[in-house]
Amino acid sequence: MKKNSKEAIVKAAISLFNSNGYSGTSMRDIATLSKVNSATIAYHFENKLGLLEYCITYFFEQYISKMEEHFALVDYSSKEYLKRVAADLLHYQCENIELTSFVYREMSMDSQVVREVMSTYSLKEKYYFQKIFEKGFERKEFRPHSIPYLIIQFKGLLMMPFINAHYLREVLFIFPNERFFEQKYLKEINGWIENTLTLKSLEKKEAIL
Amino acid sequence: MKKNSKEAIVKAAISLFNSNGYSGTSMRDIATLSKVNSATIAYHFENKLGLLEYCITYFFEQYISKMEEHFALVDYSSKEYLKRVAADLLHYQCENIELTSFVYREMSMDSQVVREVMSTYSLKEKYYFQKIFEKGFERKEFRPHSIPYLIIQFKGLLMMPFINAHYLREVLFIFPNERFFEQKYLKEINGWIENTLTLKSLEKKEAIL
Amino acid sequence: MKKNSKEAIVKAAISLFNSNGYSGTSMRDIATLSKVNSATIAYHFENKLGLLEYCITYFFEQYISKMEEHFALVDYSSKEYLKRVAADLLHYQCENIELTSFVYREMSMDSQVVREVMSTYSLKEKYYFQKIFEKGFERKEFRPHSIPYLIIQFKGLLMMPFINAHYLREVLFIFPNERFFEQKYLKEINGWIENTLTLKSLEKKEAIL
Amino acid sequence: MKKNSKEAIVKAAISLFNSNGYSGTSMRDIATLSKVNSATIAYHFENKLGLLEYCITYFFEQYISKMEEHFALVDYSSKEYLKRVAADLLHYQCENIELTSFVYREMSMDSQVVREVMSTYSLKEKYYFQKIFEKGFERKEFRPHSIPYLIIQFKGLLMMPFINAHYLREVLFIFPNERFFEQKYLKEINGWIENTLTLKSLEKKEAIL
DNA sequence: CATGAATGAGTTTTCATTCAT
DNA sequence: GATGAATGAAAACTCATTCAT
Repeated sequence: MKKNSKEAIVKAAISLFNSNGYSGTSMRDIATLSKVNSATIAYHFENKLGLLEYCITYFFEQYISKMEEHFALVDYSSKEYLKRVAADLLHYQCENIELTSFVYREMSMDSQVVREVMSTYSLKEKYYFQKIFEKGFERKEFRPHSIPYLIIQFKGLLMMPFINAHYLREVLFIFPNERFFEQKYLKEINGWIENTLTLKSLEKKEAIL
Repeated sequence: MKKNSKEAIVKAAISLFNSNGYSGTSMRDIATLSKVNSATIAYHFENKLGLLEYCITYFFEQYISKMEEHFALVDYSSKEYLKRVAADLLHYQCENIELTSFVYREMSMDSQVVREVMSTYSLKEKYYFQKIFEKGFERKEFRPHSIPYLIIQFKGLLMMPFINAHYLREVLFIFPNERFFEQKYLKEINGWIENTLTLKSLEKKEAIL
Repeated sequence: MKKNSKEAIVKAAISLFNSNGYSGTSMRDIATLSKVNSATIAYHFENKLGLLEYCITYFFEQYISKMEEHFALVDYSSKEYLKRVAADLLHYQCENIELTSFVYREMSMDSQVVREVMSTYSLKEKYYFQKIFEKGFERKEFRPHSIPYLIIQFKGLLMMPFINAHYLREVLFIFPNERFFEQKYLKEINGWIENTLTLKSLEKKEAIL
Repeated sequence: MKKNSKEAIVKAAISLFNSNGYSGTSMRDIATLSKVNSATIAYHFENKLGLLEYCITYFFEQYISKMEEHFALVDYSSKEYLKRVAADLLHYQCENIELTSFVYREMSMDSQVVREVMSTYSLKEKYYFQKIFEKGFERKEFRPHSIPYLIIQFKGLLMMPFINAHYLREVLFIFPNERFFEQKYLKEINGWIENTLTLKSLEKKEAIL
């Protein structure tokens, strides 16, 4: 009878998982919002966990592809590549705020299943970061620093607005869904890359000596 | 009959809320872990939401007190006060990883009740930040910048390790509960304060001219 | 799997509500008696109150239809119409003693929901009574009297045996479920109509003068 | 600390039992309304059923005493005695609407305990009614009729306004708690005694013949 | 005389899932 | 490809009661 019921279910699920969390969302809620019988969800995704896995996989597939897309750039300039990655990921996240927001939240929970799905992507992501930073150190583009702590800072910048979307909106009056935010926030990230990460020419000379 | 049952309940609740989220934790789980009858939880906290509110209030009460404690310092030096606040909050959060972690996560959910409790504290916190930065700008301690975006960056730094505790541990092999982490991460934050936030003497001269 | 589970639930509910009252009956009791899983009750009636509403609506729907059925008669003779209504209602109530009994009892409680359902029917019923009595007064069939107080008396006669079913059985040894009772009690009601309500021919003449 | 806590409990219980029924009222409700700790109720009445028994006994003790008080009158005139009883009982019930209302309702339930308490009083009451009517028949005061059916009618008249207090108020706009109602309704009952019950002088002569 | 703390048993309700259609 | 009916299990919550104080 209904077309695209699968799509409707995923859309509803993302919205509700974002609002109420995975555990806080019932199959009935999703069925109601997507105007589908709850048995239909089981038909498409086997069970609730299947639907969650589908959403998370969907998110990370695209996330990782953004990192892979211009990886060749790393051989030319780590800084340029990192800026490109930042822009692409930020854009993707802004266009998928709800999905981004709920995936980042769900990642922090003790759910074995979710973390298993993620671990592959996390390791891939870590590999790319390591390459970026290592090459950046070699080429004296980046100021030497502990890689894990750089990852924390960089990922922190990228995640913050989506984890705290409510806080941004209600306390700081910053709206991550607006076009303007993406532009402005990208400048902040680039600022971090330029000032905190990049070795200044003066320092560079010193470092060489 | 039993003593300190209220305390035991809160302790168990924090641990379970952190592991499985609020919705993912059942009263029975809490009752079992705290070795209390589940009716006792209702007796002390009215209902599940009451227990959540209690935990969140407890967290923010102490959080805000760390900001208020040395507020007088702001008249002397914004930078010193901010460093002091960073150290105190980081320490408090490291000593209460589970509570911190789950409160930050729950804040991002659409629960009206939780957000109502928080809003008071968020506004207070925002007030302190505003004072710090405004005075810092006046005194040319800080490089001029949009306050809300500075708040995002600073809070982002403070929250990151606790929101992504799993990621730190399993992917980056960084353990936020260890003494060493607190010291090292404080240096990172201070680095941000010194490099990103602080106006360099050279710039300062230029700014004066 | 099972058929007619809805019907079985209603039957069980009526019996148990009558015996133990609405509050005194648990969903489990109903589920057990109707040999249905208690979730099935929720499926059909949403919740316990929904089941109560269904029963009450069911009762009044039929009750009112008895009053409406021969309403045309009122243009010919109020007395004949009233006797007809009395006979039909008494018969209906005798055939549905448990339902009648518990609905009359539950009506007297402060449950907002129940009273909302009833109010529509009560107003309809009042309208019919008013018509009966007004026309009866006009035609000098009935001795003039306060209509509300006549309604109390008539409804009192109709309700008494069902509200006090236990008392009738155990103290007076009158059994409202037996065929004989219906016949005998109808005579009592008709007696009231003839003697208390009807204007005697002697009085009628006086009234005309 | 508190004085009259027992009295306060009974008052609260009567009000709540009337509004929500015995089963629909919780000890906590009573404790809250009477501003007493719920353990205090247990202290005074042992348990919830004890409190119910106390209320019912209290009602019937006084009810029966109204019938006994002027019993000597029956030797002089059944009609006068019945009128006196009607007046006294109606007055008592009007002054104790809530108690009357809830006792009559609770009587109709299958609670073994309640019915045991009542049975003694019911039998006493029946004995008085029997005497009244028998003597009335003997003396040709009353038109011969089945005693049980007369009891139904008389008790029906007395109970109706209290069982259907809501209906009277909301549909008929008759307020059983007002002084006026008692007077007016007593006339209705006396009307029944005079017209339905009493043998008219004309009939009397015929009966003698 | 009265109560705060605590509880075991029970309540209604919700949930994800199943299965015949 | 989709669903209405049904359910077992578990959830949150309520209740009357107990007992040390």
